[in-house]
Amino acid sequence: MNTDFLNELNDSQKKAVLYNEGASLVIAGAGSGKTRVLTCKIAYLLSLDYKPSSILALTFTNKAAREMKERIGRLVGDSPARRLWMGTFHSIFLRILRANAKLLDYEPQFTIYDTDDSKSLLRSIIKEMNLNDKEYAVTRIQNRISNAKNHLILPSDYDNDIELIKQDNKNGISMFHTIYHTYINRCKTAGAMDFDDLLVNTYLLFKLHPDILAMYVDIFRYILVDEYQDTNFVQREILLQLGKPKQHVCVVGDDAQSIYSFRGANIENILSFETDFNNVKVFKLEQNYRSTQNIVLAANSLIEKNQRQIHKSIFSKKDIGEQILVSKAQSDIEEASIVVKNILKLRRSEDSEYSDFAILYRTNAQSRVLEEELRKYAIPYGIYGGVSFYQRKEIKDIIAYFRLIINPNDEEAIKRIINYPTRGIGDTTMNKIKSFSIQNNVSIWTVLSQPENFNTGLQNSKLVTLHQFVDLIQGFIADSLNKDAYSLGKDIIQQTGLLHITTNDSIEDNERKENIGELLTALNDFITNRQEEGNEHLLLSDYLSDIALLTDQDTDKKDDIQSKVTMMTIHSAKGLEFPTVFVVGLEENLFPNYMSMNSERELEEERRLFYVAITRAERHCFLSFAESRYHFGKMEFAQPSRFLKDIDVKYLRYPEIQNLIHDVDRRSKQYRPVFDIPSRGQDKKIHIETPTNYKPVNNVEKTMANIDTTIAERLKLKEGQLIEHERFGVGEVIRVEGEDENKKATIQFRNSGEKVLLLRFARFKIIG
DNA sequence: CCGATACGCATTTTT
DNA sequence: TGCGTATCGG
Repeated sequence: MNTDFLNELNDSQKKAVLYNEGASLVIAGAGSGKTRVLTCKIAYLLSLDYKPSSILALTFTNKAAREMKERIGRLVGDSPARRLWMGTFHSIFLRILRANAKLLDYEPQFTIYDTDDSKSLLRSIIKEMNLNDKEYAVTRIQNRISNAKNHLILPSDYDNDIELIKQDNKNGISMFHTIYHTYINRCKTAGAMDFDDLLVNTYLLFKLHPDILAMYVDIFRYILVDEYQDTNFVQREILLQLGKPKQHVCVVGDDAQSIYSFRGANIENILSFETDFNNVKVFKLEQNYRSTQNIVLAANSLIEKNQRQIHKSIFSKKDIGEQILVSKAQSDIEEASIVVKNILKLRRSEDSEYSDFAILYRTNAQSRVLEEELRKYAIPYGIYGGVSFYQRKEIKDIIAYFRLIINPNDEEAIKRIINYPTRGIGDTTMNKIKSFSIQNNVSIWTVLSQPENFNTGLQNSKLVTLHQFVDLIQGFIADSLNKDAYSLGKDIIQQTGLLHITTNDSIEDNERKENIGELLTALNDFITNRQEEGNEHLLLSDYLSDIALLTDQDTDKKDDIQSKVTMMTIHSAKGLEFPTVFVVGLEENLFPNYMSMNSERELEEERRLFYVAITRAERHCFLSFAESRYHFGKMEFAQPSRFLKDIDVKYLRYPEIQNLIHDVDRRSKQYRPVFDIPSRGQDKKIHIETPTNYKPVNNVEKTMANIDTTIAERLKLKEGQLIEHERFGVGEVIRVEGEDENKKATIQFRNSGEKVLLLRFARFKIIG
């Protein structure tokens, strides 16, 4: 096979591609050609006679998988590319789980509960248990369950974990473990798995059935993982299950771009990879091909302020480029207008396309003001992210019917559409049925379809209504055996009258109708595509599996190809690049976001987020902040973000920024206890060692005056040390008295005399 | 059982 | 401000 593609790689990229003897870790800095390395490596493996079907490549998003497939297709041809096991963890493992469902006591056509489904189920459970929904806030409970699952703490483990139970008691959610049990049981009865289950159950499948594991170990001769910094504990465990025997594992990632810990991603995974496998070869891709030197250096100076990172020196050989322009605006509106003016200016001076610009923000809510301003100047723009197509109510409703046909036990699907369109089965009736199903530990469908087996005491007329619903669904189920998914979909929409629910001619209603039409088109496309691929048996369940794991990022709307300014959150911008990038809203409490200021750990993630934002820019990078901003309808004043100080001023055009930013008062922000599964559960299983190339960056040693000493450090102050106080200047510690938070120090200042400072509050840094 | 109105509460996002 | 839930009255 032709391996010319190797010539397009630089030295370090080539080394990473060619090494296939054992496990390897590729630390790929922003813009360093990570995808190129992955695709070339796979192409290279194919040239070494690895069969496509023996290579497993796991990605973070469907989009990444698709793009990589295309690129490999271009190198080695489409047909081998298609036979690769390439996809997200979830989609690949879903395939494996469907094939082996029976072993886990599931039907192969089990349902996948999305986040809304699990929320809704949890809401029911909390209600059924008569718990206070303030203390037992659904999202919080859901996160905790997800967290537990991601750490492979199953309900029975949870019960036995004194530490966790104690934590719950303290946090006023002592019934959590019961909720967890109930949740799992209900999912089981409904024949459903949530997203986390796709991982947990794969792990369990392999653990409980060594023969099955052995089979897949045999199949997957080489395993590659992209975006390894975004994997969580259970994903790592599965990788160990599959990869340990052969050690033919290559993971690629950048710890500096880990921005998904709120979803369970564990930065330790990449930091501990070297000890997880034998004789791991580490490759670093440090040349950035994307950005100007100034942008790369600015980003480096920023990320350096993080403690936890793998040391690397990213460099660029491109132009020095211009400094990053920082703009101060009076208000969010003025900020938007500054952005627009800069776009117009660059359009003229550099003849740029609208598509050369991206406006990145921390929260979706910030997009509105920007939109208005862009519209004022008739600048075309596109907003990415937000509500996904498949999240829309009208789509979910139809999907719920589909789901029910495939798996009538699906409780969430039933709840969603049993009375939609309204057919006289309201909450009261539903609650009765539900309580029977819970009492007898059977699904709602079981009660519905055989009410005579349960002493329901429902009125006869109600029973008739219920029977009609059951008939309707059973009719669809019968049809599903001999009708293709597309015509079945059409039938469902017609017979249920879903389209006719909305009678008024409002814009929203028409949009809804259009969406439904779009769904049918998608369904039709799906069938046609699969048929072209030679797939004869097109089950509705195939389609459902497909879309359950799809997101908005995957539904490319190719409707218009007009050049547009891109607007998106920084999270969604990961992996993308633009000639010009605006990062807006650099204000305290917004970015870093107030929700993420509870711990140094979270703060570092916010800083990585800022790093990701800056490194999206190829040539121009603009930062801005507003002194006031509308927040929930109220005008609020804002301080410039502390992160602005983290960038070395020499890379900025607006050096006065340093004086503008007051030292962030960390004392007043006592970190709230983080509600989290303690990492202890994990330490038991894995032994996290500090990787050899792990280089802690010591904030205190930095001479930059803007770095505050942390409370903990200040409380350790000892007699004889030298400090520099914000107002009093340099002084020596004469004595320290008091305990912990109440520690006081008497300081002899050179110019300000003797002062007694309460260490918790004093503004100073230790200088000697 | 259903629609209407009041209330309360706000990240980031992929699977 | 704007959405989603909770409660009330028909």
